[in-house]
Amino acid sequence: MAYQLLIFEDNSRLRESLAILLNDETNFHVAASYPDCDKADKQVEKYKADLVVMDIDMPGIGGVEGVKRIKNSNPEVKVVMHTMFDDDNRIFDSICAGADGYMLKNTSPLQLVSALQEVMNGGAPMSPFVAQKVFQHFRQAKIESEQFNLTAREKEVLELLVKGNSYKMIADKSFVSIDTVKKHLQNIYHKLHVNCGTEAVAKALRHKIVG
Amino acid sequence: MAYQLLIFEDNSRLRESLAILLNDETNFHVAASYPDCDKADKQVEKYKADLVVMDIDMPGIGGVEGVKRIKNSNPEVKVVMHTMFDDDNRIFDSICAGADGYMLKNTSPLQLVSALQEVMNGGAPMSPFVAQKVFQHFRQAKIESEQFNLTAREKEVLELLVKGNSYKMIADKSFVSIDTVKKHLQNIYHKLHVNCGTEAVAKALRHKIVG
DNA sequence: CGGCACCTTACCCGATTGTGTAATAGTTTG
DNA sequence: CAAACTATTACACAATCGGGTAAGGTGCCG
Repeated sequence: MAYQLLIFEDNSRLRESLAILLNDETNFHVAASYPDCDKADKQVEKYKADLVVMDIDMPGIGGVEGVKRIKNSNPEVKVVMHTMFDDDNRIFDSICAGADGYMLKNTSPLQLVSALQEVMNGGAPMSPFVAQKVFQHFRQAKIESEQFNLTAREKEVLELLVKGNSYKMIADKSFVSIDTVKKHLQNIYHKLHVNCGTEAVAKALRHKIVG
Repeated sequence: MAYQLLIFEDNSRLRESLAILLNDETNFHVAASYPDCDKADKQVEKYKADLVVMDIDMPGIGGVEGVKRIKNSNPEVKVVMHTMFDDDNRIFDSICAGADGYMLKNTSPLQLVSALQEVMNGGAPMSPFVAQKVFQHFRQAKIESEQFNLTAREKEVLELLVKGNSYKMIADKSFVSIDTVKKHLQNIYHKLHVNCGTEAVAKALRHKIVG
């Protein structure tokens, strides 16, 4: 039984090429294709689609919003982004919106087909460049985190602060006086270039200075 | 010119099979293979390796620590994890440690070779299951984030707090009195089950209630 | 040995934070 | 329409926070 497939792509030539190409595969049946995804959720339901190929830059609501809607009403439908955009925001927004794959448009037809196959087998296909971005995302923070030159003690205090402890609680848990804690935090705030505890916590978490 | 390849794998049969298999490829030359990675950084330098296949569970220092050392002394060397472990910690620790790919041992030889090829072309190959885990990691937080039932106004105030604003600054930017801000934050703290601003910021960031 | 960086404590003081209580008013929902 | 929820403001009070300033102790390195 072939998977029911929907295509959302505003470039009409590309849309038709994709439709023909993917229809040639015995595994897929292109149920319909549209130049925008304003009613994507309805259309997915109408054709009982198993799989969606989604462009990002389209008139009306964009592909990222489109994924959200589809996943909201039909979480089990697989959605693979297919776009020329390779910037971090588009990639991560799409993934967070619920996309199951992210293929750039420089992908060969053969690779696209195998990506669609992979997603139906529970995978999460992405173009090499996208995969690299994703890996970088995990690593990047760690690089900067060492530039603040926090001492071991300062990191310890900061960690306790992030966990929600008050100065007094930190003092108790660190077995030092509250004034010491105060001093440490004062130094920490200077090193992080922040003015208060909440800002320090935000910076510590964003830059992964603490877990 | 074939890439110089090193293999770290404690299972001697698998190690030898891999060596033979990969040596058959014209693109790769297995320079050496070892049952542990205690001196991985030295060995990488000795053979001027371009690429490393790394097991995780090995006697002595583990593969994750091995990647760290290699990347520390030779950041340009590509490292592909090759392991049977598919738990979140191992996967994310490896990636953060600097791994360029993560292939499970159920990968077919053909797929492994193409993964190694992909990594040399600047990609970040991973088994479908791993890719799925990675995608989930981006999404997971968003799921819970809606369970706190914060109102639009509360989210707005919380966002300003996370940015490091004081009560007074939030009041100004929201065009309300400081007492209103106080009240909103009080409600927010209750909804998040926290007792102070720092804790709220930590929770907001971890659960991605705010960007 | 003399700096240098780090950890430690103390005190003062103003500003901020967090809680409790109470009241008014608009909106949504049953 | 009434009830429930939300947004708003106000006041009082205790606790905490954050800055400034000063100073004693440790351990390391040239």
